[in-house]
Amino acid sequence: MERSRLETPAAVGRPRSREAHDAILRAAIVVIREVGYDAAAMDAIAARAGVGKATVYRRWATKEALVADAIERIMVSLTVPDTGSTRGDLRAVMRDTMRMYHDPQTTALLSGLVAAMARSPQIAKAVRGGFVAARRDTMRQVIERGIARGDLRRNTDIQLALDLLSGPLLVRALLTGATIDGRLVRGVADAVLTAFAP
Amino acid sequence: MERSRLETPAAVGRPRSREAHDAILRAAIVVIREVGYDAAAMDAIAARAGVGKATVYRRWATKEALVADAIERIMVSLTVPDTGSTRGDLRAVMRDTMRMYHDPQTTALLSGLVAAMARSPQIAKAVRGGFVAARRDTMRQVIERGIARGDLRRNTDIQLALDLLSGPLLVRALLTGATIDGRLVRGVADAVLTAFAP
DNA sequence: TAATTACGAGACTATTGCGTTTCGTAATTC
DNA sequence: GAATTACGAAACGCAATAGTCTCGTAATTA
Repeated sequence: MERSRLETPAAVGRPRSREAHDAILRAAIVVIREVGYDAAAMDAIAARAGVGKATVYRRWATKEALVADAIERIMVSLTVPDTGSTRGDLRAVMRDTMRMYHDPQTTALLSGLVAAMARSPQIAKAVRGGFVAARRDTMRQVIERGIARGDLRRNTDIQLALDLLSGPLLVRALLTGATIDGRLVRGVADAVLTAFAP
Repeated sequence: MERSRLETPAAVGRPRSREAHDAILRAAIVVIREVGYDAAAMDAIAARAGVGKATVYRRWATKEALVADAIERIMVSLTVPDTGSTRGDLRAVMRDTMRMYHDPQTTALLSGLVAAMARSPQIAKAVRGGFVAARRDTMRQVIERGIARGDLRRNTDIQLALDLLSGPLLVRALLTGATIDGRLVRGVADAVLTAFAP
């Protein structure tokens, strides 16, 4: 099978370079962040990684496959805040998200990925399993702790709460272009606290 | 000036066809909805409109300009609901939005436009001035009436309320892929009502 | 040391799509 | 009716880019 040839190099001959493998994935992320998904050219990725294109295509059959692999590695380091209060925790995690959106590259990355997701199930799966899941898990922990503390209703619709928290920032970043500032962060966190108060 | 030549045809000679003009704009919208912004080819738009490409480029210098013009015409007909209660109005306007997202073409359109907006200020301006503004105006009227009725706080942050209403649906449509159903619509409307209760 | 596979570099092929130009024809003004 | 401009159709030039292939060289196994 073609697939296994790509994934399992033969035992004989020069072994594949792990350095090249990692460099390609890193380069893919860098280039995508710089110019977006569509404009990220395989030539540019290979050049940035310091490898030939053949070395790239020996590992990934298509750009789609490479990008899907690379995206799963964009794991923004996330820490679950512990400020002592649910309000403080919620605000802290939202400030974290705010900082993410303040990086223009991240916003450009996101808008490109959204379009790519609509066309490619493979990309969609990678993005959802990658940093979308990571961010939501962090927020979920904060909410569940809030429920345990008694600051949020026991029957809180967690999915809904997560969407209420992340939605407004996404709207501003992708659609309206309005500023994402401390006022918004506080407003969103407080609105969720009020809406799901016991 | 080149610009004025494009916009103001000369008084002498065969006049420009208004039918062609309108057909091109309509075709642009159809094609963009079908295949997305990036994949919408000028050849396809001209063919769909039944005109030659020269006829298109006589009116718009670039694809960007044409699309910007066309997008402003995508004015989904919106009616401000009047159910008698603020809760009913909010739910009605959200159901309206839900129906929009249930059209796969609209979701595809939106994801493509989001990416295009990030690259082109002209497109961004058109989208924001077009259906983003239309939808938000409708929701704003519902909220302002809710304030007048005394169902919402007098000092309600209207921008924030609008983002809380539209955000969750956008998150699901573009990022998580979760279903957008009546439960979500009710949850969002009720959450905003609770969060901004007097 | 022979066979095998990977390496970086880059030429090459094929496709796509924007925007221009050319063609013969149609509509309008002077 | 002469001049001018627009029309639809289609060919064309040009740039970008995905993916393949070739080259001489390097690293590994048997």
